[in-house]
Amino acid sequence: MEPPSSRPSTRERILDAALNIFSAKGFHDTKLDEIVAEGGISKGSIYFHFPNKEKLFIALVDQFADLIERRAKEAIDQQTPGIQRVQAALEAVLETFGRYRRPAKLLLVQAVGLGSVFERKRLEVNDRFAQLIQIYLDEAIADGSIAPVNTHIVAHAWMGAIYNVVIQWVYTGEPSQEEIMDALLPLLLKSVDYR
Amino acid sequence: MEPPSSRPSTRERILDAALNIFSAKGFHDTKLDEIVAEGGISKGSIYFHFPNKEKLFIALVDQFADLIERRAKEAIDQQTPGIQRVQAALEAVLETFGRYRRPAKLLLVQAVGLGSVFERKRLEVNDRFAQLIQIYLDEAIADGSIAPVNTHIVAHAWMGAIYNVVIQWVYTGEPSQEEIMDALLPLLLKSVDYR
DNA sequence: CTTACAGTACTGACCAGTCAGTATTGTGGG
DNA sequence: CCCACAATACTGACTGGTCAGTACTGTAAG
Repeated sequence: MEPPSSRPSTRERILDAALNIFSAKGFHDTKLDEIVAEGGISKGSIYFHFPNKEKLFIALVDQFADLIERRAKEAIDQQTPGIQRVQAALEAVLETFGRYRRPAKLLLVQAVGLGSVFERKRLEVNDRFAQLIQIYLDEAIADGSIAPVNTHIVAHAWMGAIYNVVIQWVYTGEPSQEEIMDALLPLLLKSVDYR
Repeated sequence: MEPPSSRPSTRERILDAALNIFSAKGFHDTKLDEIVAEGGISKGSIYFHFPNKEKLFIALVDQFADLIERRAKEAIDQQTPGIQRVQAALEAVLETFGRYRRPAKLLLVQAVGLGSVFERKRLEVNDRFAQLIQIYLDEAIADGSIAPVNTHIVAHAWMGAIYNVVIQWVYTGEPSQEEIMDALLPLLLKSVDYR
């Protein structure tokens, strides 16, 4: 442990610097030496804390995916079963993406199109989220909040919709978070006949 | 030019081989020597026909993006103004993605998360599609087929939804193309209150 | 001979990863 | 408290494999 008000641990400084560079330049265009410079640490200590560049990147992806999932589950737990759970989770996810632009870009853009090692990780994260959505959609159907639909396709379509709007926002800052909330949420809910 | 029934030109063989390898392994994990082996061509002729690896990749992206756009526009032109144009375009796009699995993967997966050079290209293609959707959505609103909505957000949300479902299909073969058509199209149209 | 292409051997910049060494912190015994 | 030693944390110069790109040669058609 650390005295609470000291500078962050080396491991945290590495993760922080890596997030900044990876999210801006992508995995392949990021040189470890740039992370070293950004974080004021040494190359050796990266390899003390992480086995290689790939695992460092994946640690960041996991960290943020976990955060999103946690926030969504917290929001869900505060609601009674039904469509309001889906709605609360969507709000929480959008809010979290909105608050963390860099990790969002890392997860939604920079983690795509890397080799097969990363592809598996991306599919894993993707499926985790999709299944979460699907469960609560099925719940909402079961309790009559919405009509029956192919929840598997809906889940993936919703995720894609959210991703793409967030990506747009990450790059351009437009549309604003409130606009996204106001337009995207109803859009998604209408797509399953809920109003 | 070539006599019509001869083997494909070297340029075409290069593009074909490159598509196979790039779509399977991504940009960075593809070695030019693999393309050379796959296509039974020579490294020298790649550099005769393309200035570098990056431009070769982008040529493939452009080629497929152009195809998608062409198909969508053809479909649109055969309809009178209104929501039926949007519907026809969606059908055409889904059909084209469905028919070409490898180029779809190249465009939707492998062209993402590469450095800033490719990011610009990706944004360009993305915006092209989004604007196309937006134009005809606006048209549909103007002629009263659907109620007014934030067409900018709808366009990006739709694209994300399509992309993500198609990506899922590219990887797993599931859901089938008919299922996608049957579930995704109504989903998108319902999201703007059309039925 | 020239043009237009095809084929191949080679080069050298680049960068992830290594490792021998240094600094810092922890701990038990006197 | 302080010394001896150990364990852990960190440093940065160096290396070796990789691969995009180049230089050069081959050849067929006009």
